[in-house]
Amino acid sequence: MSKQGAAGTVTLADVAAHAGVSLATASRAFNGSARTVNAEMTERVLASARELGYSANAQAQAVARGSTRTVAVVLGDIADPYFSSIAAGVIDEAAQNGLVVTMWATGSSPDRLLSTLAAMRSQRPQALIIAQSGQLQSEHEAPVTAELTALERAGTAICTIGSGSGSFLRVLVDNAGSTSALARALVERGYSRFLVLAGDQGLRTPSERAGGFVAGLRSLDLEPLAVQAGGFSRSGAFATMSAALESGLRPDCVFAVTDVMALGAAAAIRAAGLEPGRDIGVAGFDDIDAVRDVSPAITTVAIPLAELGARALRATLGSREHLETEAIAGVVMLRGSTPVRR
Amino acid sequence: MSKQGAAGTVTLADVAAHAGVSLATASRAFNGSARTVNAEMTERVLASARELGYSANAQAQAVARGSTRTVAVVLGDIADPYFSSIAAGVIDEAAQNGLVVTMWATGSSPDRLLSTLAAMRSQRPQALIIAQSGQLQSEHEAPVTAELTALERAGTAICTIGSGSGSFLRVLVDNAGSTSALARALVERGYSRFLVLAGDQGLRTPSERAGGFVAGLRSLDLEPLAVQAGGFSRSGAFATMSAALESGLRPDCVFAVTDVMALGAAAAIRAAGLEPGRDIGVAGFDDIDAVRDVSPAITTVAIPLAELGARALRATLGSREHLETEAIAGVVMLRGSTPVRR
DNA sequence: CTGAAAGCGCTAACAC
DNA sequence: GTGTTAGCGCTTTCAG
Repeated sequence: MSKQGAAGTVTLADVAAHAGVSLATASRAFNGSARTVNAEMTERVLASARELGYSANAQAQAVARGSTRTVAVVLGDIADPYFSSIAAGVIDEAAQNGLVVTMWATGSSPDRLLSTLAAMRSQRPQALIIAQSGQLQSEHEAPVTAELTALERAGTAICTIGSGSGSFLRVLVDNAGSTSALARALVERGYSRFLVLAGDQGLRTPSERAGGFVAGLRSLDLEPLAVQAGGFSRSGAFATMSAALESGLRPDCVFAVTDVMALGAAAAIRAAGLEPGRDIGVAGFDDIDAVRDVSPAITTVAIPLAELGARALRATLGSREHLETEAIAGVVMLRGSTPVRR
Repeated sequence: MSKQGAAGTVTLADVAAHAGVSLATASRAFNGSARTVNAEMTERVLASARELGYSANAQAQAVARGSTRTVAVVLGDIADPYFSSIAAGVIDEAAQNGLVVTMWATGSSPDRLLSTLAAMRSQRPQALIIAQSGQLQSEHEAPVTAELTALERAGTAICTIGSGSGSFLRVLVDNAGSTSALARALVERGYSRFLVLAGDQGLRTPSERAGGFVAGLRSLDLEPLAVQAGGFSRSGAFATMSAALESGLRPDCVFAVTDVMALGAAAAIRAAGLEPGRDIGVAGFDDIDAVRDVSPAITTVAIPLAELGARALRATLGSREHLETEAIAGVVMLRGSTPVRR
């Protein structure tokens, strides 16, 4: 009754009136604050709420409390299995903590990151998880860092995944160590003439992976046949691989810095009339589902993607004390795409 | 200056003070309301805002305005390529409309949908896009519909993708028609002994797809060898397919109601020592990226997944007049997994 | 065109 | 324990 909103939305005041208690008591009945409420009264309030179909207005709560229960996730492209797996981890962990997740995609353009962050700041998220490929360097770094600092000052805890700059929290993957191990495992299997599809070398993750792989080879006194930058995508890798083959390059194994790229490379090999695995070994990184479905299955480094997301959120939430700080090591998964050679 | 929040957050009041104008004027300078503001003053306000690093508090705006700029997306599992592609479409369209997207995953349990919707209601989203597999039937239907109705009464425009009940908006896929066409195309290629992996027949989408496929066969006076329910996932399809083969069933072609299932079926065929395509044809539905990467590539029905999401959002936003209402037809993509037979 | 002031729905001192 | 009341940051009447 009373001045119930025309829109038909039930407010806490309505509930309080219905239960015959004060606004404050009704509020306390829900989020049992410092002061406790008589059990019987609590029950009466809850009953009224149920009867009226009350649902707290999160926005109003946020304004009154001065903080939201929101965590923002920024990623390149949600349709990419790498990002979507991370997102799944964040969403799951968020749900367990009663947080709502807002999702922001920047596509591949790093300048959209800036406008995205600016727009996001209005939301006053409690936490921000950035799962880009590390384009936090370059010319864009300064304004981005400024925006991030502003966010942090406004109370947002920031964590970057697989990259990061400044003093923000990060969840790191041991890219270099993992690819080193992969390189050694492949040499062990008899490969020696490697082509590296290095992706965008302006980004941190791909360069660490390519660098680690080459370092692994060097630790065995080997040099890659070639390291090709560019094409940080399936089609890009397809193009790069095709061009390499056409130019007469004949590696016995290709390492692509992401599985998505490895799939593109495998397709290029096949398009050139060769057979991945039999004629040219193929290895990737990430262990996305798709590499297990192809035949031969693709050798890769497994990363617990969802766990990465979950851990990032935990890092922003938890006390900084028991911060899981060590870089996550990948697990080399040798598969049919790199059979023992000779 | 003045009573600037201890947290260091700049408020509109701060900006107004800095610019030497009233709160109201500052507000109007931003969202040029009905009343217009002197150009010079507007500029002064904007300059102050820039200087102070002001960012509007979206929560406070929502409370004052009585509506948010938020759209909620509910889906089964964001790591599933089917859902993540749809989500990508929604996110993209939302960004173009200055809306923020909140993401909610229900996993496979339909009862989590209910609690998810309840939690979501607090957010007062302007629009809600539901991209579940249509578990809006069954015993859970009544409470879910009640919750949806409450949401709608609170001002949320609701649109379901690929399913739906009640009077809510929907974006439909012509599942039955598409699978009928697929069935005929396969028969045309010389197949006749079909096994259908029908997934969860309690759900609308899978049952429409399986039904349409069988109808397509019947229109040519054929009956499927078998229609197996259950296993609405990669591993489920793997199990179902393996069991079928072990039981001595020898189809010349398998149709799985989703690509993810088709991949599982292909793996099972291979695990049984047979070769997909050569020994048993394989067809799926959705045209996710992964089916193009496997070899042989899998025949399927292509659906513009991202467009589905974008269209759903547009439906909730736009005037109901030019509602794109017709079901989206899939495109049969014949590939190597179903070569011409005989 | 600009400013003062009344909310929006809720929380959190502060009293009783 | 419970109620009163002053905000939270912003929008929007209502006067000028």
